[in-house]
Amino acid sequence: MQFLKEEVRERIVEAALTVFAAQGFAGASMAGIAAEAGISAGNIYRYFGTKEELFDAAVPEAFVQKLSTFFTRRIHAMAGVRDVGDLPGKNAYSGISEAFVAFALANRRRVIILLARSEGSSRHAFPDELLSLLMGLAQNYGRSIGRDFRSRPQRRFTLQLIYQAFLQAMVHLLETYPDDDEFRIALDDYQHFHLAGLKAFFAHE
Amino acid sequence: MQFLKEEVRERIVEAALTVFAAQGFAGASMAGIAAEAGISAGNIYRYFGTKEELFDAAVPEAFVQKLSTFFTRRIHAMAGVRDVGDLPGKNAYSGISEAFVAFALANRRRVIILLARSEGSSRHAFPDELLSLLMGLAQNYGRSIGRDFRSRPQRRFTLQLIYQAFLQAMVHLLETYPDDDEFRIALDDYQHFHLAGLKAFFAHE
Amino acid sequence: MQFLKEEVRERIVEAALTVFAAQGFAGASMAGIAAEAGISAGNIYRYFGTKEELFDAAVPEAFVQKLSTFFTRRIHAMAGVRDVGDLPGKNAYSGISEAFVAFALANRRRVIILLARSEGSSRHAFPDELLSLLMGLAQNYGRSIGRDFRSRPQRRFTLQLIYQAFLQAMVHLLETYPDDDEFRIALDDYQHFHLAGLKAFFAHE
Amino acid sequence: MQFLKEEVRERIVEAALTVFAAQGFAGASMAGIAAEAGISAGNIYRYFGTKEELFDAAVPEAFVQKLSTFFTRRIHAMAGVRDVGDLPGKNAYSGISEAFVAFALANRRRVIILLARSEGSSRHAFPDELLSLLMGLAQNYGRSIGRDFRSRPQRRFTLQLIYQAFLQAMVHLLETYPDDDEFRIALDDYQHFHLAGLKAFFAHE
DNA sequence: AATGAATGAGATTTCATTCAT
DNA sequence: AATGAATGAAATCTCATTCAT
Repeated sequence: MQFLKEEVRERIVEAALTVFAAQGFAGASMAGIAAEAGISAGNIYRYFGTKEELFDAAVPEAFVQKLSTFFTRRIHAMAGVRDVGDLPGKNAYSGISEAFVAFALANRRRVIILLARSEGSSRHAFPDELLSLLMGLAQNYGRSIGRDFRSRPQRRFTLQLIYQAFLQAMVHLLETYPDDDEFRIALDDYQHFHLAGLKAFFAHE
Repeated sequence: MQFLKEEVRERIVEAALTVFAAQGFAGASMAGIAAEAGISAGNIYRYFGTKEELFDAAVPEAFVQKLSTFFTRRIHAMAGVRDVGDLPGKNAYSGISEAFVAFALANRRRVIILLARSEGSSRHAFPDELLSLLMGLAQNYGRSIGRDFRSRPQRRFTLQLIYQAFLQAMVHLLETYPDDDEFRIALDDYQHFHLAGLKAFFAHE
Repeated sequence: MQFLKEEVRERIVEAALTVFAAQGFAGASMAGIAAEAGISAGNIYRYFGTKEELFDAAVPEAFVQKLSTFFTRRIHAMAGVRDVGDLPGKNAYSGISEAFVAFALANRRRVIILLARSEGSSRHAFPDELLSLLMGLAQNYGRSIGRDFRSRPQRRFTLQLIYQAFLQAMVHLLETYPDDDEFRIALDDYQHFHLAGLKAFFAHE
Repeated sequence: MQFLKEEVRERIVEAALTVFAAQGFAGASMAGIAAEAGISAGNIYRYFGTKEELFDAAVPEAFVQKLSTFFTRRIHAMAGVRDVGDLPGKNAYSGISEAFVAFALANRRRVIILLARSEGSSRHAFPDELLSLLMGLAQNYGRSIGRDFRSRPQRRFTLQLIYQAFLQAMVHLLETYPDDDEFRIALDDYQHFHLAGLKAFFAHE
């Protein structure tokens, strides 16, 4: 065969996802990833020039975009909900949310890595960037219901903390519940807290 | 160049707190800490035998104990509140809380390190241990208001996520607001969310 | 550059034996051993996890045991000889002794290291332990010919010096005579002195 | 005071002797010597430019010469003794020997250092050089009693081993018996062995 | 294509030596 | 004269990356 075997590349990426999710980018060693993939460390470099490049292949730009999009959609959807306290229920919001959950479950390790294990990698700023994005949207939503945070950075930051908490909850839930259904139930439970808090946040002042 | 041993020792501890808080224990290098302190790496060893020892000097056992105590008191205080939704207000809870906040503000970097940057150090288990402690107390509180989670690990886990979120919020707030008053206001704002969510959590089922 | 892992491993062990025998365990540097082996210092760690581990591979437990056994056998054999002054000759003693000599010649550097260059290593106590062992046996022999040193620490110490001298003589002979036959002749010559002195020692008082 | 205090210099030398004798030249640290002397490490450098220089001051050329001389005299004296087996007794040999013993007792640590702890220092070759010297003399003595070793390097080497053993015995005895009288008695006991062996050595062939 | 041996930079730590006071 | 703080080189060990086969 003259060409790099796609299957090996895939094995490496799989191994990288597992090891990065478990130990973080900085904590992972190329030897450890190679062992997980069942190949030699040197061989990884046939497929990926550097550890960074491997990371970018394991968590590609496209995925990063998609995850951002899903999160922002989730917020957008919120804009169509009159009262966050209604949630969760069988409305547009939940529908989108389900798609989002399905996406996260289909990409457990990538989500974990991006949200909590990217230190040292090219995506180390992702959680912060995602939050900024979410803040921008939340602000719009806020305005739409008569809450303008533009001149109140502090309330914006609180909102950021709330979402940050949500992201971390996602990570811990993904790590704790290997079973998809159990994950959904547990996420619902956390959302109950999250949305009740959020309602209070928006009700405030 | 420097002659006051205590002053240099203090400079090293200061530098260590800064670098550990910024890069984590594992991510920090003795050379980096030395540079931050304006001395040579070797010189650190005249003051602290190992990186671990430096960490323990920067974040001493007594401090760890005190932080645990403050957190648990905070929860205990909650037990005296009939309805978590009342909070925060001018009651016993707030009083204790203020002492806790003052303590955290006086030890910003130490709190940050313990709650979020201790990987690789002797205190790497602190966040988990603190959470366990908090879970135990929260469970007691739950029982006192007729909510027994002993046979419901999933709800217990949700509660853990809620407290984990609170700890992370503390960290982010400390990192974001160098001004003490702004920190207090922002923390209050987050607590509004936290306690409203908590009330809903306990009301549930 | 090198591809036969076993061969390189062997080269490293060889280099370690040479450098340890020449400079002692503590005095040897991994860089020095690497240079002797013609590789980089870091590469040694692909084969041996620590300097200690390299030492243990170069001078394995089994070898240590065997050397102890040979020495004690030698002494035991002496017990079967009526008069140490008869030696050396064509008797059981010489036979055992020859096996012992052959063993030492086949393991020159290892014997040198164990008897005189082990400071800082896991075997640093070997010479003392071996001497204790020899003292125990020599004391038994002494009693068998009516000489009890149990209550005479000073004579026991003299005996220890005698055996210590024998061990050092072994080391110096191994270092001086690369030719096996010459070594044997020289050792015989030293033994002539040793046994004559020993005979006088036991005859005394 | 404008001049370096002789007393401090003396304290440093004393400390150096103690530490070198206990840990060897290479194993000793300047900080350890300073601690033993009750001064600061830096201050040593007011008196001695380097560790080497301190060693040379603690074990001066003159002392090295003197020790060599004593040893060679001891051998010369042997030349006046018809039969080494006569020894030890009240003859010329013993007389000299007593002066030698007194000298060694008056310079315990220096003797120990030169004979067994000089590795890494400028005198690391002293034991070998001393032995060479002794061999030269022993050869002369040998010729005087009809034993010519000039063409028999191997016998010369055996003789070297015998003296090497004697030197090591001196060291061990000095380390073991802090009491001068006990040292003398123990040395006599060893000499009994030594001389009996030596007699046999010379009788041989 | 793959191996895995090899390198070299960097991390922690020690210690002889220098230097500011 | 003395202190002891400070430096810097060297040692052990790790690991991303390169290279010979």
